[in-house]
Amino acid sequence: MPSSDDAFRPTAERVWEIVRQIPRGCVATYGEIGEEADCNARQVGWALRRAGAGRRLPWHRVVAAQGRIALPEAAGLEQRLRLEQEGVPFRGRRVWLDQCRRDRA
DNA sequence: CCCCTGACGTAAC
DNA sequence: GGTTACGCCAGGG
Repeated sequence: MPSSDDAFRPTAERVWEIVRQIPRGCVATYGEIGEEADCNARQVGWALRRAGAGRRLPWHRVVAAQGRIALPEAAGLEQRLRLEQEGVPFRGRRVWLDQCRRDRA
């Protein structure tokens, strides 16, 4: 049988793996993760929502394009607090990507 | 099978 | 810089 990883690895697992590797104090965007995981940005959000808490992923380090918080107010506030706790700089409602972007050269 | 919704992104206004 | 529109793909009714 084709024990190919991809066959048994839904896009979600690839996304989780990538998110897991985001260093503390840094962030990545859905779009970027999607490019690395080879899937649409929406699927990244879908995968994260599906992950839940048991997966122990730094979900709060994933933000929308332009550093915007994509989650609704309640969860969005929690995400922001967590990020600030890690020293992630904010500029108004957005994360300062140039300062904390994971892939920032 | 059709339609709506969603943790997105980009372009246009 | 905020809002609208559309494309995108997966789930749920």
